[in-house]
Amino acid sequence: MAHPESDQTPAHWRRRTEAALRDAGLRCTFPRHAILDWIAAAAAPFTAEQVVAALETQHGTSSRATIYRLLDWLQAAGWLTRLYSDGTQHTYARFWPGHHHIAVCLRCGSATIMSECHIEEGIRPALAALDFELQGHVLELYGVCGNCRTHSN
Amino acid sequence: MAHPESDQTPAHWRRRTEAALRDAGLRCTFPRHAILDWIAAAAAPFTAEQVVAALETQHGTSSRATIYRLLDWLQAAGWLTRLYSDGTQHTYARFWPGHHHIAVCLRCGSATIMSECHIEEGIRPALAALDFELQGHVLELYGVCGNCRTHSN
DNA sequence: TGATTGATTGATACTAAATCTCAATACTTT
DNA sequence: AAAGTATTGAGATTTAGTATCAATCAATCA
Repeated sequence: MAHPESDQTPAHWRRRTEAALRDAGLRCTFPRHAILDWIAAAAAPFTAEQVVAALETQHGTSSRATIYRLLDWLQAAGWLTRLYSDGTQHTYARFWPGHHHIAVCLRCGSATIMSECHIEEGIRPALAALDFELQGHVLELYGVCGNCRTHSN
Repeated sequence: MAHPESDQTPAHWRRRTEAALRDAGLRCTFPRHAILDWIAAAAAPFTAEQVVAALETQHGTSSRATIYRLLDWLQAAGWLTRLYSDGTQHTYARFWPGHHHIAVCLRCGSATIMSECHIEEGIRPALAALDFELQGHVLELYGVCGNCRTHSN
């Protein structure tokens, strides 16, 4: 497994995304540092406008355009995932490349891998009963991760 | 079961939503008829702006405000569901009140119920392995329903 | 070190989705 | 027919997200 669960801390995500930027030939500029810092410190899933409000208005460290650009890149590279949302704005959570099913911790904002095979097993009989030809799916689970339950509250 | 699968045709959805409007004390006006007709005839999940383009621009039957109002009401009442979407616009599919897990047919646009218990069975062991406290979830399956596979193609 | 080169930034303009407003209109009831 | 209420819709407004492009910055090379 490329990313063992124990490594999936915000601090590790912060280090890995900076390395990923460099590996992609992108520069680790001050505005990008500020954005990565903010995301790594986010205590829950967040919207682009929350980042804008925190960095553009309050500190003047990163402009709206820079923030949207980096969020898009991080999502395309698999370091962020867009969550289902009832509202108008996209909601993001920290993520790790290569994962597809997620359990989003509403306390620390991390999105950790779910074992895909178990889920497919559960879905298969229901699909068969419907004679439904599956072409794609979205599964998102929300709650509190084991780490948060252990270390706080 | 309140809505057996065999009843979940677009035509039945059309009749039931009109009845639901009346039951709620709302009037079945000409603009609302046109909107319900369009949704019942929709061949796939759709956006609010698609309805606007079809009814406002082409025929002048319903204004943007009326369309958004009815879509909101239908969703709140359980007759539409918003789908996960990568894009900016909300995407809707016909739905039936009281259901939570959906299999969306990309050909006829219907969203039919999935057996909840089977899915939960599949998820539970994976959650236990993560020590994850589940508070909510989104599951959406996309494909082609048995009815569409039988009758067309 | 200083110049060069190309990536990056950010102020601003723009587009598009969705909401809000309120006078005009259309039902419904009496 | 009149009164009262729900509904409509044109247009203004808000907001998210995108596009532009001159100015700036960072990395490399001489």
